[in-house]
Amino acid sequence: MVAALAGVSRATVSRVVNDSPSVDPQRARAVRDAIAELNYVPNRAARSLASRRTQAVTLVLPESTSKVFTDPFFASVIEGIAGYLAETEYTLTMILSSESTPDKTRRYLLGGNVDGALVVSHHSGDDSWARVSGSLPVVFAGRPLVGEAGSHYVEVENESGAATATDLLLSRGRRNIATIAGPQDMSAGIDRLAGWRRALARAGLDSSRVEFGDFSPASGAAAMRRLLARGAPIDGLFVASAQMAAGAYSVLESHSLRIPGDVAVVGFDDDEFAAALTPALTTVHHPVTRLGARMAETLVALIEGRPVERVTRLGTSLILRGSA
Amino acid sequence: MVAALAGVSRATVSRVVNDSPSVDPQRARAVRDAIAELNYVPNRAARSLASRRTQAVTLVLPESTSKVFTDPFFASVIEGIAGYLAETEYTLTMILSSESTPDKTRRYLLGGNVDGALVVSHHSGDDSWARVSGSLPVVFAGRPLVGEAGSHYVEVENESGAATATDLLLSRGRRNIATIAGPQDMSAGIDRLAGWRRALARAGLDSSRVEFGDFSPASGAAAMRRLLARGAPIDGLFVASAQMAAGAYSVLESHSLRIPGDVAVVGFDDDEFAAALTPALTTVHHPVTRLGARMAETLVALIEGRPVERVTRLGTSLILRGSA
DNA sequence: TTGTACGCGTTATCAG
DNA sequence: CTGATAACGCGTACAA
Repeated sequence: MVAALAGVSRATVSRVVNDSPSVDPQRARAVRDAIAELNYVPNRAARSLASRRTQAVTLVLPESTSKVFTDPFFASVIEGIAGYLAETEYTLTMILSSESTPDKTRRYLLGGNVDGALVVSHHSGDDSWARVSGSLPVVFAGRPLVGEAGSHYVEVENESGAATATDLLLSRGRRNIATIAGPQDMSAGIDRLAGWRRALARAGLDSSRVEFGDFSPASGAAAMRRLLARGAPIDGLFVASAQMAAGAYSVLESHSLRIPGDVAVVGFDDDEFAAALTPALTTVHHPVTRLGARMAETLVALIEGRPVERVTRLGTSLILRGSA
Repeated sequence: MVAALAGVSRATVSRVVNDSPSVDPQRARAVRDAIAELNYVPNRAARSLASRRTQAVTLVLPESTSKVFTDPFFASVIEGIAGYLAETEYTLTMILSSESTPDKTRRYLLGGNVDGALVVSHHSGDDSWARVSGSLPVVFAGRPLVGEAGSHYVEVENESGAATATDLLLSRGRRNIATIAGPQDMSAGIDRLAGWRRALARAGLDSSRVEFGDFSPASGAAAMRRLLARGAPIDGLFVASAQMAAGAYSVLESHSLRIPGDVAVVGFDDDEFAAALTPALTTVHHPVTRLGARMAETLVALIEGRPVERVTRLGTSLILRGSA
């Protein structure tokens, strides 16, 4: 260790760098000066080899690049994660697992690159992280559909949020209520659909008006078109994401159906899409940034061996705007 | 090394893992079997400690999380980078340097975490990477405004693209041509403004109608408002980004000015914003994904000591749509 | 409080 | 073609 040339032994330098208690102040100063002069930065590889920890966590994004950078959800989650991590000594690293082979991702995770992993938007078929969760702390966004039952995760109350949204449509007097549901290989998609079903069942109404999308605007438009093509009357609509609502809007408009006059619409997600629509979308708000922060918090606790809740559930609220 | 328990010496295992030439096929098989059985993954820290290389490069994003995930530019660049890197043995890591302290970024870069860095959207004041470029291969997107003169970078022909765009407005008979320029602490902002100036100078026209934005839609709207508030007539407008054009559109609309009737508009960037506007934006197209791929290619060559062009310049083309 | 000595898992060198 | 063995740069008992 070069800095040892400035006075003391390498062990002492190590103590100073990791500001261990009880080091002679004067020597400490000398070491610090040397460090500054030599522009020295401890080698992380050596450190992690010796200490068995990397001080880095990674966010695994199992989606295409374009989806990740297009869906406002990711921006908010990451903001939450990065915000929490900024307070800690951990560095955040992201890996788009669609770009590399699943195997590359696995090698990365297991290769001692990180102390833990955060997984968002995982689909049930996707298990690049599956054999990982045994040997590395992992926290999921949303209830994992496969894998060990003991997984740690943070989720929002998708089902009750969706039920509340549907109840609003009912309270507006709507009786022919359709839904554009999310992907059924993700818990968010499944649970929101279940909430809609539950509300309709409770009201004794038909719940057959269902079409699916993948949360994107284009898929929302396509689903809306299929819904209308069925010919059955629709006066209320619950959409499982604000982005899909944007797509649905354009189709309703092209069919000369007024919102909320002809069709009252309630969405899920309170992002820029929701606010930008005309009329502004009445929607279920959920704290995405806090979701991210909470995931990071859970992961760090897990890594450091502190006790943590295995599952955290975040509440939702209904934002009343112009569409229902 | 555990796998050694399955027959041979650690050296041989190492050779197999890095499929070095000339290893006895039979022993190689035995080693591979052992690896599979033990679910063994080489420890990256140890490897990089011994080999002085990490097989990872990082993308430094010196912008806020929301900007990064909102501006389509980043998605495309990253797609290009990830696409190229997927063909190589390198892993891509990203760090949002706004979230951590500049010092944290520096330590990360210098701490032996990566073999090289890619920097996009750097501003002239931002020098977290400055003292880095001496000891680590770095490739910039756009001409760096400060720092060593020897920097490697990839850029698009901003100035000539802007001049061509402005020439189009002139050819449409417009004579009162304004511009909404980008930030003047980034080469893209500076060069696009220079191109607009050059075209007007060549035509002997006034080039005082300038307002600035930060490439975002909101800043474009604000700049448009300031431009109109000046009271001087405007019949042509060059906007340095499609996002700002979106903002300008809304302001023009609210002032009952028709595009292109009253004001012909040409933008820069051919992203989803450009295509989604009504009328669709006539704009300067530049190959963002290729920019990313080229950056990655340059960096890898740099790391591996192969000869590379210090600067790569990518051409632009004009996409004629409805706005001019 | 400080220094010594060893270990971390892998690659590289050099005999064999 | 293969096996010892020495680095790699740092943390950490343990001894001084």
